[in-house]
Amino acid sequence: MNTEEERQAGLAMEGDEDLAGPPTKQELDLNQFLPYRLNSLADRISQALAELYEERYQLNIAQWRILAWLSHCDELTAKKICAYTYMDKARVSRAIQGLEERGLISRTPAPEDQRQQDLHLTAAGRKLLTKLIPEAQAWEAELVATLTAGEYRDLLNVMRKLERQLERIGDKG
Amino acid sequence: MNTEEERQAGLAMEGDEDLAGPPTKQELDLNQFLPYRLNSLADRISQALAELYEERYQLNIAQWRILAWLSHCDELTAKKICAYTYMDKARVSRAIQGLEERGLISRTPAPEDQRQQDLHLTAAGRKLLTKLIPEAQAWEAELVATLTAGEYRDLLNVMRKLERQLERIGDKG
DNA sequence: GCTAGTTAATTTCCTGTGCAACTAATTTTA
DNA sequence: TAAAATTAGTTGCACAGGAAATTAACTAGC
Repeated sequence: MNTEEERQAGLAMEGDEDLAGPPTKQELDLNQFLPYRLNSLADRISQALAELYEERYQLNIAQWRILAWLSHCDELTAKKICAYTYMDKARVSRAIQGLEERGLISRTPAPEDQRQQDLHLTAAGRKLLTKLIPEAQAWEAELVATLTAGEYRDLLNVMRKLERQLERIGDKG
Repeated sequence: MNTEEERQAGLAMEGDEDLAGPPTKQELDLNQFLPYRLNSLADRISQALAELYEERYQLNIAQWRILAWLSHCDELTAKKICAYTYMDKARVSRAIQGLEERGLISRTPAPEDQRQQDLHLTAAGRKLLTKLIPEAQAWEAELVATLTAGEYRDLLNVMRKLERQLERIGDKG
C-alpha cells in the first residue's frame, strides 16, 4: 500500500508496524558506516537526476558528464575524460560514439597524434546544454536548499579530504 | 607512464603537461556540482571497498549489504532488505540465493505468511562476518582518518538532511 | 629505417542488474 | 466462500559497463 513510507523505514522512525525499526542487535550498523551511507545517498541522487537527462534529453550519465566537461573545457580527448571522471574508457568510448551519432559533439583526429581525437561541442550540443544545464542546476539547488552556505562549503571540503585520503590508501593500489 | 598522477589531474594541480588543468571556460563546472562530486566520490569508495569483499570473500556489494544488515537485525525478509537498502528486489533475490547456496544464510518460510522467508545468518555466515566486519571498519577508519570528529559528525548530519530533501523532491515521484 | 614496446581508442565477451511479467500465498469484497 | 485484488519473491529479457583482447598510431633503441 504505502511503499513510499516503507522505503524510508530504514532511516526514519518506525512507521508501518510490519517494518518496525531495524536498529536492534550489535555488530556492523550500516547506517553508521560511511561507505554504505555515502553510496546509498549518491546512488539515489544520481538516479533521480539521471531521469532528468534520460527522459527529457535521452542522455545517459556518461554522456551527460562528457557534455558537461566539454562545456567548460572546450576541447578534450577520451583519455582526459577518463582521467577527470574516473569512468572506464570503454564506457567513455561508447558514450562518445552516441554523442557523435546524435551530432552533439564532433571528433577529429588530433593533428599531433592521430590516435587521439579532439572532441568539441557542436552547435547542437551547445544548444542542448543551454537548456539542460540550468535545469540541472535548479535541481541541485532544490536538493541543497535545506543546507546553509556553511554546511554546503564544509561538505565540499570534507569530500575533498576524503578524495585525497582515498588516493593515499587503496583506490586501485 | 604515470597513470596515478594523471587520474588526479581533474581535481589536483596540473601535473602532466599533456593533461593540464581543465578549468578553463564557462558553463557547468562538474567539480562544483554536488550530484556529480558525490557520486564520483561514492563510486570510488564503493569500488575500492568492493575489492575487499570480492577478492577476499567472493561477495558482491549486494551480498555484503545483506550480511551486514543481518548482522544487526538478526531476522529479516527480502522485502525489508529492499526497504532498508533501496536495492531492487530482483537484485536482493539473487544475492540471497547466492548467500544461501554458500551456506552463509538460511531461509525458512515465515510461519505467519508463507510468501515471506525469514532470513538468518548461519554459523558460517557469522564466522565470516567476524573476520570481514573488522576489516571493513578498519578500512573505513583509515578513510576518515583525516577528518575530525566534528567533521565526521557534521558529514553524517548533512547527508541525513540531503536524504530527507531527496524524499521531498523527486526520488521516484 | 626497422623492430620492439607503448599508448589511445575500439571491440569482444561476460557478469550484474533493472524492468516487467510471472507464480504463489494472502487479503479484500461482495 | 468464491472471485478479485494485493503482495513476496522469482525469472526472462535486454542492456549497461568492466576486463581483457585488439587495432592503429606513435616512440625508443639499435
